[in-house]
Amino acid sequence: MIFLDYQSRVPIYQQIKEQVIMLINTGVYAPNDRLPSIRALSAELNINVNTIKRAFQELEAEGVTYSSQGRGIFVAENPLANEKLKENAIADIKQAVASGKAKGVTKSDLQKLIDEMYEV
Amino acid sequence: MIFLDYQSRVPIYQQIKEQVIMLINTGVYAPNDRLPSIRALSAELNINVNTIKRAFQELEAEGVTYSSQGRGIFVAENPLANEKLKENAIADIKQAVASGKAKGVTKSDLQKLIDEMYEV
Amino acid sequence: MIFLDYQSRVPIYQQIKEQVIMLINTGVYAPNDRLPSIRALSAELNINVNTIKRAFQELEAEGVTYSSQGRGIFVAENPLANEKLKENAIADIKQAVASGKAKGVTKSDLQKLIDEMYEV
Amino acid sequence: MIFLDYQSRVPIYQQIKEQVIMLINTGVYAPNDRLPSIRALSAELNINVNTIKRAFQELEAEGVTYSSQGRGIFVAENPLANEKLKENAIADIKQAVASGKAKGVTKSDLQKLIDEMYEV
DNA sequence: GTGGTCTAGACCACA
DNA sequence: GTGGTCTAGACCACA
Repeated sequence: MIFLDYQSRVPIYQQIKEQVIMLINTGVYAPNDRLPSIRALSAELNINVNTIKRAFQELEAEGVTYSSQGRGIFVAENPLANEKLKENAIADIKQAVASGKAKGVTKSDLQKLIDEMYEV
Repeated sequence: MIFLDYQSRVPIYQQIKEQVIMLINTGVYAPNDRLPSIRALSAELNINVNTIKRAFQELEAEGVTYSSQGRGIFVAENPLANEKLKENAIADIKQAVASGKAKGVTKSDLQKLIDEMYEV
Repeated sequence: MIFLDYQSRVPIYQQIKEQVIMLINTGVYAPNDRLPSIRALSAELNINVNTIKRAFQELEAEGVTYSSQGRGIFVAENPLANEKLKENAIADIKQAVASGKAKGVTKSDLQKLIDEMYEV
Repeated sequence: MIFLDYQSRVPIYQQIKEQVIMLINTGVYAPNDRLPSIRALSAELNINVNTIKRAFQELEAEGVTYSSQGRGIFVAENPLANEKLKENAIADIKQAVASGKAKGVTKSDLQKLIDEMYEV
C-alpha cells in the first residue's frame, strides 16, 4: 500500500511519512488503529528498519501517531497534524510561487497549471 | 545587490545563479558587461570561493555568461536562460502543488493564494 | 475499575500496579481480600498475561500483595507500599520541576499550577 | 560545556537537546550564531555522530535551530521553541502532580518541594 | 569540512 | 514480537 520512488530526491523516510498520512486521511487507518509494525514494513518495503523508524519518529513528533513499547504504533486520537501539514504545504507553495513570480511566472501560467492539476 | 537567504533550503550557489540572472533580466547587467569578479563576490557575500565558482560554472554552461581567462566573466550576447529559469520555477511550483494536493490543499485554497499574491 | 492510558509513557504494568495500590488505599480491597485473577484481568483489560504477571510480581516484591499457589493473589496484611508510592511520586514531580526550571518555568508558574490543582 | 549523565534514563540525544536549548536561553549562543559542528561535538563528547544528529534534527524540527548544508547548524532567528518547551514542561509537571495527588501528595508537600528547589 | 540519508547490527524495555 | 537508543560506517551534496 506504500509505494516508494527511489529516483525521487524526496528522502525515503519522507515518502513513507506522507503516504502514512494519506492512508490516515483516506480513512484506511482510523484513530487508534494499529499501524503495521516497523519490522513488517521494513521487510515489505525492503527498507532498513532505521529508516522506517525515522519516519514514525517524525510522525509521532507531529502528533499523527503515538507508539507504545511492545505494542506497536497507533494512529493518534486526533491526528490534527493534517491541518498543520496543509498549512505547511501552502507555505511551501507560496514560497515556490514567490520565487517563480520573480522569474517571470505570470498569473495565467499559474491559472493554467492549477486547472490542469485539479481537472476532473 | 545579491541577497542570500541562509535559512532557505535552496543551495547558495543556486541562489546566486538566480540572482545573477535576475540582475541581467532587469537590465542591471547588459550583454557583454563584465560581472563582479569571483573574489570580489566572495569577499562581499562572505561566501566560499568554490560556491561562487560553481554558480558561474553553471551559468556559463547554460549560456548565460562567458568567461575570458584573466579578463573576467561577462554577460552573454543572448542570455536566453530566462525561459529555462521560468520553466524550472513552474516545475517547482507544480511539485509543491502536487505535494499540497495530497495534504488537502484544494483548488480554492490555491485560487485564493494566487489572487492574493498577484493582486495589484 | 482499572483504566489504562495507552498513550501515556508510563508502562502498562506500572499503571496496573499503581491502580491496584490505589484500589487498596481507597478501601475497595481490604487486607487479605482476594484480588481478581491474572487471567480475569488479562481478559478484562485485554492485556497480555505477562504484563499483568509482572505487575503482581512487583507488588508482591514490595509487600503489597501475597500469592498462594492455586488460590490466588491477596492483599497483604499491612500493605505499607503507600509511603513508597508517594515518595516515588514526589521524586517524579521533582524531576519534572527540575527539567522545567531549566526551560524557564518560574516559581510563580508552579505556584499558580498548584493552586489550581489543589483548589477546592 | 555540555555535560552528559550516562546513568540517567533520559536519552543522550534528549540531554544534548536540552543543554543546547539552555545554552541558547542563557545567551551563550545568540540567534544566527553557528553552533559547534556535529563532528566536533561527537569528538568532544565521545558520542556517535548519529546521536548528535538526532538531537539537532529534533531541535530543527522544533524551530530552535536551522542547518545549512556545508556550512553548519545555526541558532534560529527567533527560537520561539522556548515558549513551547516551557509549556510542555508545565504540562509534564502537571501530569506528575496529578499522578502524585492520587498517591497522597499534598499541597504542602509540593509547597515544600518548590521552596527547596527555588531557594536562593 | 559540514550536514543529510541510509544501511547494518547490538542491546534494552515492554507485552 | 514490538518499539527505543546507540554505535559504526558508507556515500552524497554543498561550501
